[in-house]
Amino acid sequence: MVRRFRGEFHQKVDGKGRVSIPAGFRRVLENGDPAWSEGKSPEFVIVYGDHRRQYLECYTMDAAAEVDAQIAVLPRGSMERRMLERLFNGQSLLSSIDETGRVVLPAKLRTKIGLDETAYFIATGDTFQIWKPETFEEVEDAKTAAWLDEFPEDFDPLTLLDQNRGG
Amino acid sequence: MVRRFRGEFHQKVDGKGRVSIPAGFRRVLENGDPAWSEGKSPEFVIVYGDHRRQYLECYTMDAAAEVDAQIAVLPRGSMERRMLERLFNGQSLLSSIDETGRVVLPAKLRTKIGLDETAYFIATGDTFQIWKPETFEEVEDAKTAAWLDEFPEDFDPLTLLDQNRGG
DNA sequence: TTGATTACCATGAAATCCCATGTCATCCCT
DNA sequence: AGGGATGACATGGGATTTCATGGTAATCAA
Repeated sequence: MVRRFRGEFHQKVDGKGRVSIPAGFRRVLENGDPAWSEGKSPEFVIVYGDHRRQYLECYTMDAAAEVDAQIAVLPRGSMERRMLERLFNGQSLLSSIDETGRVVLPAKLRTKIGLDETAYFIATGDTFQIWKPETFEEVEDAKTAAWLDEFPEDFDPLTLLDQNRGG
Repeated sequence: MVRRFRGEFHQKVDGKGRVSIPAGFRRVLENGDPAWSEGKSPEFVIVYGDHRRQYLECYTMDAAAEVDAQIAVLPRGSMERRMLERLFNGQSLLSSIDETGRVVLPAKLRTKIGLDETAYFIATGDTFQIWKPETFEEVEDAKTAAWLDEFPEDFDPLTLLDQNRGG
């Protein structure tokens, strides 16, 4: 059974770009790394994507291998495959957790997502994401707003609940 | 388990054509060279291809052997085989990394892909490519943009993979 | 012998390693 | 129940090593 990431956390980022991976996430990363064994540091993959992406997405080794395998079955030279290789192999990096439970996020990545003092971790099933807290709020707020825009001015979301009531 | 190349890097090219192979790539090359051992320099294969190809493609020894094997099963004398041999065996060269982690790209190859000050390295799974940065931007970004235009604003290419998942 | 190629040495910046501290929650003993 | 003792965890700082990159001397080829 594949363990899944759960929860959201705020962690400090120090001057060297070191960040503690939430302990619960570590357990999942350890489980998802075939090469890992008690006492060693699990490896994992960070996908940072193109310039539009505002967050880092972290994959266990197993999850990454799965994606690699899916890409590998696409026709060599096809646009789809090229694009996916570029995103997933090119715009990503192999990383590992140190003995104190931290990763070092290279300056390049921190700059890319505007990370400074604090990093926001959020579980998304078989991966987890790292955001600058403010960005996450903005993006999520925008999404929420966009969603609300579909409804009348004085709309109260709670009325949606009534639609599902037994009748 | 075969290690895969990951990441993209810009490296300086000096007057002699020397370029540092990104450290992470070196680890993969070492792993993919059966003759390699601690302290030695791994060998690898650079395919430069015909005049239309704008980049160099680098294979680990293992990956190159795999391609050779695939070519070897084609009918002797067939056009496909002749062409592939010409490309993969003819228009390629065996190279190795020196103790400081660099390769020397012969003037011929640098000229071919227009390399001057800086080389752009990008991982593409079991190989990596070397481009003149400007060429990469022009050629690839144009293709990418055109391709992405078919999709929504916030499209994540990885969602394409889900379509192929067993069901 | 002259341009090109290869082997050696050098250095600043960045990435790693190792050790240290403060804070909780848990466990255990009496 | 009280009061450490224990241990996992988040976070900091300094020392050490690796990397990317530059230069020079030695070697080679024609």
